[in-house]
Formats: sequence, C-alpha cells, structure tokens
Amino acid sequence: MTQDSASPSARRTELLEAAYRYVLDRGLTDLSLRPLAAAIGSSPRVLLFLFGSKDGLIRELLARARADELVLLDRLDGPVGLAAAAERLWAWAAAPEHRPLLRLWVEAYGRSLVEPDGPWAGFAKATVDDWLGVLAACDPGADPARRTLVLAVLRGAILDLLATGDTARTGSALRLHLDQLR
Amino acid sequence: MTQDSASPSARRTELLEAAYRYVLDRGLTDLSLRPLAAAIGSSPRVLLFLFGSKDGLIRELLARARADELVLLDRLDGPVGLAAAAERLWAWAAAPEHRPLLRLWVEAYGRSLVEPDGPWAGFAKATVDDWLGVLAACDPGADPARRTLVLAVLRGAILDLLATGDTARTGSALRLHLDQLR
DNA sequence: AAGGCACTGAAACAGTCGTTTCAGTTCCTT
DNA sequence: AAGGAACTGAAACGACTGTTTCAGTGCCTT
Repeated sequence: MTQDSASPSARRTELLEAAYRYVLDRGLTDLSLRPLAAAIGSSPRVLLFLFGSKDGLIRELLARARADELVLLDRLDGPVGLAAAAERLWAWAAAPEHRPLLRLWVEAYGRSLVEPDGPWAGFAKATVDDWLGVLAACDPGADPARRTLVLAVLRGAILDLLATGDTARTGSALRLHLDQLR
Repeated sequence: MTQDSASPSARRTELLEAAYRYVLDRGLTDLSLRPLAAAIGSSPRVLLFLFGSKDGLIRELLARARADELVLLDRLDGPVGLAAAAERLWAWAAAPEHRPLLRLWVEAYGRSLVEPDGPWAGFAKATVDDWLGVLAACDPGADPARRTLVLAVLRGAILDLLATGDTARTGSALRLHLDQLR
C-alpha cells in the first residue's frame, strides 16, 4: 500500500526535490500537505502514498537538508588545519544563496530541542556531530575544546548573520577569531 | 470588548505567567488555546478576551521571555570588560535551570527568521541588539568586531550545550576563548 | 437601587488538518 | 492476454483550529 525509504523511485525523488525547494523558503513549521501538493504539482494522496505519512516526509526533508550540508563538509576532508577549515566553512555559510538552507537549519535545530519526539528527533545533536567530526578530520590531534570553540564561533556568527544580514560585521568578527587561531 | 496591553489587570498577568511557564517546557510552535487553557485553569474564551487573539498572546509571551533575559543583562551593566562579562553570561547560560528559557529562545529565533510576519517579527534581530548593547556597555570603546565575536561564541556554545548537554566540553571551549580575550 | 466594568461558560462557526476509502489509471512482466 | 505493480483523483472521515455569539456572573461606583 505505502512505500518506505528503501526504494527511491524516480517520481519519489522528484517530488522530494520539489518539496525540498518549497520548504527552503516557506519553512517546515507550517508545512501542510494540501498547499505543498498544489505547489509542486501533486496531491496529498500521492505524498502520503510515497512517504507513508507527513512525519515520514518531514524526516526525508530533514535528511535531504543534511545531505546538502554534508556535500559541503566532504569537500574539505583533508587535514588542512583548523583555521583554513573555518575560513572555508564561513565562505560557504556567508554566501547569500545558502541563506535559505541555513534558515531551515536553525528552524529544525530549535524544533528538535523543544520537541524531542517526532521526525525532528536528534536533528540538533546529529548536526553538531557532523560538524565536529569534519573539524576533527581537518585537524586531527587538536584539542576538542579548540574544535568546539571554532564550531561555536561559526554557528554564532551564522545566527547573527541570519538575523541582521550584516555580512561586514559578522565577517570581521570571524576574521578576528581566525587571527587568534594561528 | 477586548483589552490591549496597556492595562495589565491582575488576572491578565497571572494567566500570562501561567502560560509562560506552560510554554517553557512545551514550546511555542504547537501551542493551542484549548490545551493551554485547560492546563492553566482558564478557557479559550478568556484568553482571547484578555489578549485579543492568539497572536497577541504569543507576542506577550515572547516579550515575557525577553524580559527574563533582560533581567540578567541588566545585572552587569558596569564597564567590567568584555572577558568578565562573557564569563558571567556563560555562568548564567550554562545553569541547568535556564535551559527551558534558552530552548524557547532558539525556537523563537528560528521561527522569526523563517516567518518574518506575525508575532515573531523582529524577535531575532531584537535579541541580537539586546546582547550587543549590553556587551557595548560592559566594554565601551571596544572594537564592534570583538563584541560580535564574543556574542557569537556565547550563542554557538549555547546551541551546542542545548543539543548535547555536554557542559564540560562547551565550558572548556568558552574558557579557551576567554583566555584568548585577555 | 442602578449602571457599568471585568471576567467567564457553553456552544457554535467556518475552516484546516492528516489520513483513509474506493476507484481507477498506466505500464511492465510473464 | 493476464496479472501485478506503481501511481493517481475525488471524496469523505473525524479531529482539531482560532474565533464569535449569546448569555450570563460577580463587584465596584455613583
């Protein structure tokens, strides 16, 4: 009757991609099947058939967003050092075209803290581990506190940037930290 | 018929306080009038009468949360220096009893980024300004980039702490930054 | 005593929600 | 030709949403 995530049929991935673009600028919180289906040329019936439930769809959307993030993280897996890694991560995060993804990220992060059950479960923790893992790969043998600090600076600067749009101020704060880092 | 925020009647502030405690551990996103009213010994009718609308209630709840935060910020208004201010702010943020407030804060922050209209409007920007203003008061004449960096470290560490609960690692990351700061 | 103000209960309104039921398509395999 | 997947449309289900209508309570002031 329904279908789980094991068989990513063509139509399924096509609709997931369309839904992903949809939530990137409308957010996940008020997501509703009927408006979503209408916007991406489908129907609630089909979405439910392909994803099992709304929660199933949301899980896939979160996984899709995380995949977008991991594509970036995989591009700097060499042991280039903490400062260089932070510099490249910030260059990516500060790019205007990635802002919808970062907004979605903050939304899902907050949601998974308040509502530990449901499809959000573990999202916040998972992304912390993702980033810390990459930073560890970039600078093996470094102090975990150092990695945690770099991650905090990046995340805090992203929060600031998303709220104020002040690329200059947030960027100079980050550069200040990079200087302290070497 | 209804009543605006100009006259904070006794019953009104009493219910607001009860509702505030309620959202502190259930979150704002799935807030619904009937369950809320039942939990705090009221009725949807009364909440709507006292706050005008659900959005009005949410606005008041966000203002209430921000007030809680400002109480803290007001306690260190002397020009004690950036490092000392950061140290005290972290001591406050890392305390377990403030975790519900911080969770609520992240939730509202993310929501106000995705949905710039409605009662959330401007919440993220407002709290950035709040904190930056306090840091400016603690260390007048300092480089704005320095203040932005300190704020980013605090916020990033809070995000990490909320997701992982790892007080030791986040705390040592923050102490590392404090050392670099002096 | 009378009027008005602050508050409240019960019920209904119109709308949306996720999900299900039933009934088909289309297409590929045997 | 037959059968079974994969997919789809239309409509309904029950539950829930914020909000409104109507009808009251008490209580304080004049």
